[in-house]
Amino acid sequence: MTALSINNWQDVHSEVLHRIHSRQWKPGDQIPNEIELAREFGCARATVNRALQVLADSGLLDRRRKAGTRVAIHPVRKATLSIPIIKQEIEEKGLAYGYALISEARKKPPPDIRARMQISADAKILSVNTVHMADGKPYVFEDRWINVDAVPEVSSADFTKQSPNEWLVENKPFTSGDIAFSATLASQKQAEVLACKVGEALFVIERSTWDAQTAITSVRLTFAPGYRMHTDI
Amino acid sequence: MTALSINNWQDVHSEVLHRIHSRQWKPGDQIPNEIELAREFGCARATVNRALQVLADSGLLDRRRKAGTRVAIHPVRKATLSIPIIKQEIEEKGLAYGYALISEARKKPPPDIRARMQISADAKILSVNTVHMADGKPYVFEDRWINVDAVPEVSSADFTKQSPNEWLVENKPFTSGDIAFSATLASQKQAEVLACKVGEALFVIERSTWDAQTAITSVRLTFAPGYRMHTDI
DNA sequence: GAGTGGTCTAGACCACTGT
DNA sequence: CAGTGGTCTAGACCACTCC
Repeated sequence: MTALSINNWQDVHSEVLHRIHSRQWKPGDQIPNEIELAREFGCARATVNRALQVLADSGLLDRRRKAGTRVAIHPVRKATLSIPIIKQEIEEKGLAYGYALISEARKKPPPDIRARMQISADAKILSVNTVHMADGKPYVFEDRWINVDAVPEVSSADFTKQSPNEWLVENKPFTSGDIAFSATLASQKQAEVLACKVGEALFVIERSTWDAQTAITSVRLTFAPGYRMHTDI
Repeated sequence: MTALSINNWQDVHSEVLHRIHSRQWKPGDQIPNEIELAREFGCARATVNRALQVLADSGLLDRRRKAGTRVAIHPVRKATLSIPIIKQEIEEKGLAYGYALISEARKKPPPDIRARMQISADAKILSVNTVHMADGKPYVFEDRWINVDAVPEVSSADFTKQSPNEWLVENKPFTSGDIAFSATLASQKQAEVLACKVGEALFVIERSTWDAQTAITSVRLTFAPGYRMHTDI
């Protein structure tokens, strides 16, 4: 007979997790309320609360005032992807980072970019195309649109040495954004930049960021063939 | 002169966020310690602590005992993807869900699956191929391998009505897993199942889940052309 | 109305780590 | 060693929501 000793919220967390995994508490079941659990575990209610909040955040519990806490019926798993700066991502793989500016120009935004960034046709927009390399091989093609009105300082940025990806992270914080992942066939231009064949399958990340209501930038990252984005759950 | 009134941790959170976004506190800067902030905001240290922990979790602050709290130099943004049950994902889009079993068989696991699941060549493995449909059109091809030793009950499961995706979520909780996203060209078989052309670009999710040290299942989800996975950051 | 979770407070002790 | 964040406790009040 081993008495379990519970001293901190991590212990409560793993004990509750154990009861869910061992199906002592099954999906849909209501579990005891915080006061009862605190009594059982011999700790303060705040400690139980902390553990249960973490479990609710991760989608394993459903909590509602008055209704109590239940084991989630369909435990929606959440994967947390960290979105690194490309330079960091490459260097963390132990590869040599390289970078080249392809083009930089003021342009009229095409309709899809206008829609994504919710800007007018005559907004001042900077289009920057660059490529990032790992050990000398093309790694990702960065096709970026920057709203100059939102980031006037960008006019004096030098994108021959530092990528817009890096420059923006360091110089223009954002308050919100959205991100989408998809697959596409390599176009002629993408194939040239990424040194692959036309028609290969490429992984694509599209991201837009905002400062309050103002669009800052929208970017399409097209990765060289074989790229995998990976995380633990 | 508007005095800001701070009553809860969310207020502290947004005030600190504001100071970071407005560059009052710049990347790399050390910010006042919890006691000072609590005094300034007129609240308890625990309240400040809660807010700063959330900000640290989201990657905007770096906190270390003794060294204090600093604004992250490269604010690594984290995107949280919820991994839904396919049926739910389709129904939440307002489309009619459909499902079909293509094949189900005991098989010797091929080398790549053996490696992914870390099982021996003579392990009992069930291979299930299915397709999920949205409004009658193929949506995703599910190519799944299940470790029968880890889930003996699976032998009595009926995959003609319910997909293994759904069955496993309801019947076999897992303690850990990993997930990868990539792009691939449609093979002959995939094209047939997904009613698309050979050589189209398809979005792929590969996922393996574990109960402690035992592999439960490994699945490869190949989505019909045009699929986008989307989230806010 | 009443039961539940959400949060705050004040104080305390501990764990880590820079100097 | 000493400063900082990490956590616990006991008690309190509030907000939400089911009945």
